[in-house]
Amino acid sequence: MLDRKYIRENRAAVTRAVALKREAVDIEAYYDKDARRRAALREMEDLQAAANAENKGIAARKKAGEDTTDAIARMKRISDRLKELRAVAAAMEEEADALYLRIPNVPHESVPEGGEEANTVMREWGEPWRPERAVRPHWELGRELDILYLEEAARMSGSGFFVLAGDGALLERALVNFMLDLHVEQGYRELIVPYLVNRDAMTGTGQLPKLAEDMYRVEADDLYLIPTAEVSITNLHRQETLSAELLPRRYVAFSPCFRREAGSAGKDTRGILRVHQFHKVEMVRFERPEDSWAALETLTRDAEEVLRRLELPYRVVMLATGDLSFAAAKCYDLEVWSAGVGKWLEVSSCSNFTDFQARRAGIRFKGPGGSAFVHTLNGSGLALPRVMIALLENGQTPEGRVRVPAALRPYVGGREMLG
RNA sequence: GGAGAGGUGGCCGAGCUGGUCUAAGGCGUACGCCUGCUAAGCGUAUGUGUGGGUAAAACCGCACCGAGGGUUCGAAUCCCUCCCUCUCCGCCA
Repeated sequence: MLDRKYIRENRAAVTRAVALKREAVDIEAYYDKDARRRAALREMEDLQAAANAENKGIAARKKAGEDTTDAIARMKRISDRLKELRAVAAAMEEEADALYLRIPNVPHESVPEGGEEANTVMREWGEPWRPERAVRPHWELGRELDILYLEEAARMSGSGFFVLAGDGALLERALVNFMLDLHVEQGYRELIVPYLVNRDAMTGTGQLPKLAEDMYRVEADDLYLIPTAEVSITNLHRQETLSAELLPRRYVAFSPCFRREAGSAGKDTRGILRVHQFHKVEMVRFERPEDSWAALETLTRDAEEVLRRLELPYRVVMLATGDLSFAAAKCYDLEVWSAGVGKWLEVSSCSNFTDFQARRAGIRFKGPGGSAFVHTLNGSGLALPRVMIALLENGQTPEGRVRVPAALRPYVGGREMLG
């Protein structure tokens, strides 16, 4: 979330940010409720100060053995009034906070204004293969190679789930290990994290309250299945004050990701383009504020390196304000070209959240100049299903086999071909 | 899951028969004094959040003793619920 004071003192900028991000929050109502919250709080605190002073007098007189009946009667009146004021202040605070949690981060000035159509391609790498005749999409290749089962998964879990078998499972396992090794080499510390987290953690990274409908929830224990390891890694330092010399901190974790995809029924339904459960390798960085913009660039390069080594053509797209997620100030998507479906597929989002998540999750650092919120960033490195799709579809031979890029061969027993 | 013991500042730890708690004391840290150097000694300071205030500070108020409720004129202290840690028992991959 944004600093309350910043919101108060930069009304035009915040109102504009809400519009640019196309958020539904009623910002006018927030300003009204926040003003009332502060008025109620002030009145309550002034009276509390009076009560504290009175109480000190009572304590001294009791100690001296004097009669305090009158003072206690006075205290009782103050206390009753205080109780009323406290209730009012709490109600005001609750109303203001409900809106406060829905105010998005402010886009960075370099982010283009507009919706999806304003997204900007920053650079492209590799040569997209656009075959004359249609080539097989991954679901056909998967069936022919006997490595991807969709109907079987649907029978036990419904649509949007899949089973990988044999070389399919091997390929995914190889990719995970390859990605983790690469990112560790780049300076990220590997973690294994919880896949179920509580409400506070989800609020900390900004999934709640906005995205409640997109998450799976375990009701008996009030826990949520993570939609990305970003949640678990970022909350690693929740409510902590790190000493300045511990920054930057860079982590990488592999995890399953669970998404209900409630708002996207009918989109990308074929094969494993959009699924409810998939694996992803995720990088998260905790940086000093002055370093975070440079860090976004290196984070993006670190993710790109995966695609380069896998010899997969891709492009880097800067998201426009309207396409930017709730908590992000700036984001680059990595899109890989896949010849079978003939599309650019999003395999990574690299974002700088500035201090937005850190303020929500209470992640500070402390140096000679006092304490401040860290900046958090994260980027996929990468999401597995769509990388699998691209490897299968781009790497297919006319005989129906699949070429393994050189960088991955050590992870598949040296094999050059699957199938 | 059951029984018991705990959770207090950066750390340790007292307070827990309710009121000068504005949380003792120690350690650590910073600065100063002293001192061939270092150490020791002496002195001072030392959290977070938030509201007001200011050009910015200074400064003033409020809150914070695991979390949330309650009792009371008044809660670190009494009561309730929950969370976490430790010990023992049970169950279990």
